[in-house]
Amino acid sequence: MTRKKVTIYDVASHCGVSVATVSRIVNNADYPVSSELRARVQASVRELNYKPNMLGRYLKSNRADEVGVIIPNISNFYYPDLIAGINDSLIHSGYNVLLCNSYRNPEYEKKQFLSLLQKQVKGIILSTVSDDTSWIEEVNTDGVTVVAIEQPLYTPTHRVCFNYYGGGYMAARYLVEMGHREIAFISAPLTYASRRQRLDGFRAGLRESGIELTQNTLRISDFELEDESSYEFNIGCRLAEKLMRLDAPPTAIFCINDMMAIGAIRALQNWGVRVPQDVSVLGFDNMTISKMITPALTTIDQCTREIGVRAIELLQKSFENPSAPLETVRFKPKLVERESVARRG
Amino acid sequence: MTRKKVTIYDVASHCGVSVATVSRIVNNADYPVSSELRARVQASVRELNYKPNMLGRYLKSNRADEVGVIIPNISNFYYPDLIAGINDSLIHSGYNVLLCNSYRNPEYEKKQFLSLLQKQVKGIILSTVSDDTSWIEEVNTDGVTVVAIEQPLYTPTHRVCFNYYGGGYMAARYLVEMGHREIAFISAPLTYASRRQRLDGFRAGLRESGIELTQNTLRISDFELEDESSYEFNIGCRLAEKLMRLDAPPTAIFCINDMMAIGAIRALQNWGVRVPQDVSVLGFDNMTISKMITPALTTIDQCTREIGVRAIELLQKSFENPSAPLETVRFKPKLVERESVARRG
DNA sequence: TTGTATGCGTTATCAC
DNA sequence: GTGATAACGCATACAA
Repeated sequence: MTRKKVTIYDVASHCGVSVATVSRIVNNADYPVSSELRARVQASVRELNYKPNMLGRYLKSNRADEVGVIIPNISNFYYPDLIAGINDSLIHSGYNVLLCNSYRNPEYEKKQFLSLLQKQVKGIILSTVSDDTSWIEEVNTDGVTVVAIEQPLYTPTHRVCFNYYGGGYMAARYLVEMGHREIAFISAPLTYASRRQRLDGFRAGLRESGIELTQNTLRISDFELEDESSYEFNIGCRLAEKLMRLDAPPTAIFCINDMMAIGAIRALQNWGVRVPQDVSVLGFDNMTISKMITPALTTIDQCTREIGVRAIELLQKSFENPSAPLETVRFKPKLVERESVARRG
Repeated sequence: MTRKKVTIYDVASHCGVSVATVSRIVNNADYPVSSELRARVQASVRELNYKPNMLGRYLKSNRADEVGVIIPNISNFYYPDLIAGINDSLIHSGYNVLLCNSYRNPEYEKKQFLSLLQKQVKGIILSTVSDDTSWIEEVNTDGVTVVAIEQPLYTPTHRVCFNYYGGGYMAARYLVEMGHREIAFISAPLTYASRRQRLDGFRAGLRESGIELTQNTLRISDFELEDESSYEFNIGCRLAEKLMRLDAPPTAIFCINDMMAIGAIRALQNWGVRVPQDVSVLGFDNMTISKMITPALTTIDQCTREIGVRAIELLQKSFENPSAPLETVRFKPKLVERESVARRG
């Protein structure tokens, strides 16, 4: 049995009023309307099981209660935390999130962005993977608020970001203060500013103590980037292994992110070296899982979930006051000491 | 500068044709239209930077190119894998996914479902947390395909499911075959059928070898359920600890899911017992992370990502042929042997 | 091959 | 207070 979709006209004619009245009663709880009519209409709504078709409403108001979120890949362990922050902040707001993966493909990212625009979403949260987002300027984003996370965009937008440089710096200082001098840095290809900034900060922190990264201790994977957690885990394994093959292996390894750190720890343990007694491992992210492994990972907290929360806050503020000035909120790195880094000497 | 939104009328008048023609050229690559006109219209589209407003199209065709996905909570490590499967299958299809968390709240789940319907999504993938989904019957889901994953729904729908009972059974048989007799089962509250089925299967498998779960070895957490990975991790820790305090601790522990297994391993290691030499731990899920920890987790593979893939396949098949009969695809449990279970005696 | 006209389900502006 | 009716942007049946 195919039930026909019941529209506002059906309920109007069912109780002998105009659609205008029905619309008012359905939407405007406090529009002046005789209580007799209100009751009758509500009864009809109930009886016919009328549910407004949002597409009609959206078309009329030219705006959908949706926010688009474009991230590189949900398979990357980092992003579920972010999405959780976004979702949790959106609860009760009536907004839905349209989740898009860019798969680290700038072309695809642009396509998703345009598609979101065509769907008339009210806001877009974008973690871009492109170093040229100038195309955004040529696109008409009037009326939709975009907030950039992680990487900034070419066009000025709302923004919530993290001090990667400071995080890298903090990592270096911590390792040095823990007595380490033979320190390595391992990373996936430095294709994003946020990665380069981590390295820059790390280098600066090391230099303050007269330590330089060398060909031996600076290890950047040259594998093509596939964005799976497993990929990062694997290069973490591989790079740590290479380090252990050195004549004078480092006593501490800073990993560009937690996933790689987990890989490194795994390889180290396989190799028979104890973490942190023999070699210390420091991560970057503070993923949910990082505190659960053994040894629990010492890492730089990137406030992932919080970033999602604040992004939504910016969005909602901008919905309430579209002409408010652009804002950018910055998160500061925090060191989370756990078990994977030990004092040296 | 606020640019006015350019509609199909703008481009029509801009190049002096009717909107019908524009519409045809924009949508129907092979609609017969003079190449001269086609070129002119395409030029205008380009020049004016016209992007069709999907809301208009959707309203007209009464269907949005969106599929809703309702899951308990993206924070649960299990679901990102599922979502990844869904997203990856949807790439290039033009569909977007509307991601909804039910937060394990049946009321909220229903609300989300209804909201998705009102948005005229084309399909809904639902992992229900409710044991009474009879309300679906009273709702008009005509024209939208729903596929149930994990738990079945009251109403018959497409379905992709997993043999939890078989998984539990397989777990028991494996542990027994590995020489274990003192075997424990730890779990979060058995609030979902899928959990109860795991236990039932496990029990059956044990019984075949004359082993019974006792008050000591059957441990169900009585904590209120918060759906965070950390929560499951924590009760894994706690329950494993309790087991170790027994006069005769078990030699093997089957955990209702990997997250709890990771918690158990962590507690065991803290407690100074070696996994798997002293105590074996068997998980259930095969999350991405499970192979990365030390010891790598031996577990029952739940084909999480595959479930997402197949759900989308069902959806797309149903889009192509709406009158096709209801289908249900079943995944069989697979044992993934890694390092956390050792042979006994 | 192209254009005209209508309707998709709402909301909102005007009358009454 | 309530009711016609005109948009919203698009696709399409029907004419031409």
